[in-house]
Amino acid sequence: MSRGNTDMLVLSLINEMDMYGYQIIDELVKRSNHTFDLKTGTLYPLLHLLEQKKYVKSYEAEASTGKIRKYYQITDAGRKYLLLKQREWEEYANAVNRVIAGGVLLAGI
Amino acid sequence: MSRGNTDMLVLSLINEMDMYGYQIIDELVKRSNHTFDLKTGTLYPLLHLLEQKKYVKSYEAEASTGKIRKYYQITDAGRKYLLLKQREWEEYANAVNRVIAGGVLLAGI
DNA sequence: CTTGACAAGTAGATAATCTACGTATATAAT
DNA sequence: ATTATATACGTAGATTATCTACTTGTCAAG
Repeated sequence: MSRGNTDMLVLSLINEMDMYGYQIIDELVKRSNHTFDLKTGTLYPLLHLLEQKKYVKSYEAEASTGKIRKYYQITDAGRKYLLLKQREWEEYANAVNRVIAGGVLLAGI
Repeated sequence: MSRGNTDMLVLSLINEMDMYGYQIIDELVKRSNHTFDLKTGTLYPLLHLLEQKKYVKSYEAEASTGKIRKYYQITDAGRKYLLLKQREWEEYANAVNRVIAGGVLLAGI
């Protein structure tokens, strides 16, 4: 359904804590109750793009399992962009609700 | 930003009353306070698609200006589809909010 | 020693929307 | 009278986001 918010969702997560790719996908599935089931073919290119834009940076580190994972961390520019996108999302969601509630509102006069 | 909801927005409007193309664009701009500024290159192909799918039907009629306009009317199938999309939208919006509010919720414990 | 979960990645396809056109009429401005 | 602007309907091609499908590799369980 709706598109163009994936970067905001991903940035929201790594704004809370550094995460690696698969962790991001899992966390999105959990929090959204399977509404977001991001594919690796969507996530990895997106992460690379966000890194190019300097919204995130990555580093390799040992996970609790002892394996090397590629972690992503948000930058100051990323936080700024995230705030912007969250404000845009609010505006968009409100606009949608105004449109679909239009008839109800009119009927409610 | 978000995509894939245009059909729901358009159907929401013509569910309230029959409308012609330009009227739909205007009404969306008004209600959304310019968040939705649909282009004709988006709307007309979409209307034709909705008509193909039998969610709307069209007829020509004289507008109050005396000019012939092509009006679109929702069908029963269209209303059914609209309800489905509105439920999906609610689910999606809630999922987004759960993801972006995650940190706040955790911090609020 | 093979199967399945985890992990990172790329290539190509699909779909939604936009930009940029084209056409036509009516009205307002100069 | 001519020009610009708004209305109205439409199409073609480009762009972008996401998905499907694939590859490679590690580790654990059976």
